[in-house]
Amino acid sequence: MDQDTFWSNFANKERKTYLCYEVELLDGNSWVLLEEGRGFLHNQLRRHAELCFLDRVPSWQLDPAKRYRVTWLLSWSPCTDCARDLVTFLQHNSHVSLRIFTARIYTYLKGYEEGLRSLQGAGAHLAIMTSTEFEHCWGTFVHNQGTPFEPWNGLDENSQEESMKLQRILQNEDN
DNA sequence: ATTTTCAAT
Repeated sequence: MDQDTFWSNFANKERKTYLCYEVELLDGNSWVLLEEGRGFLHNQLRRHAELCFLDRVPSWQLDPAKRYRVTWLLSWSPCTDCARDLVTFLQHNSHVSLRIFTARIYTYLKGYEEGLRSLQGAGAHLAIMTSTEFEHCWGTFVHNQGTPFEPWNGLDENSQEESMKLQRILQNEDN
């Protein structure tokens, strides 16, 4: 993606969701990136980014006898409806594990808390992006032209704040 | 108005 896309979607809030993904195969005790296993996408009209990703899954022709790991860097966390579809996907694809790093929590649609909890219940790992993941995103998915990642003001504070919100949600406390 | 919330209602 270009640098502007990164800044407006990951560092700032945009009315769009970007999803960067890496699909890896477990080989012995190390994870190996699949060919074409790395990329990014964004939501389409009335189709959230998560479902756009699921549309792409068949293209990898994953072998059910092997183990895979999918890692996402998401600009907004999944809504309830997406979470439900992802849970179904995970239940039907036990050879795939999912790790979601999100820049922030999408609170706009009701029931998002339950959705996030159900994802965790289905075995997905959920975490807020820290400077480590933002840097990885910048270094891997952005046409950075050799420019090193520059953390913006408040990155760590925001990340920690969102992280605390996420922990409260996952622990089923009120917020 | 506590902020640019995957167009939802």
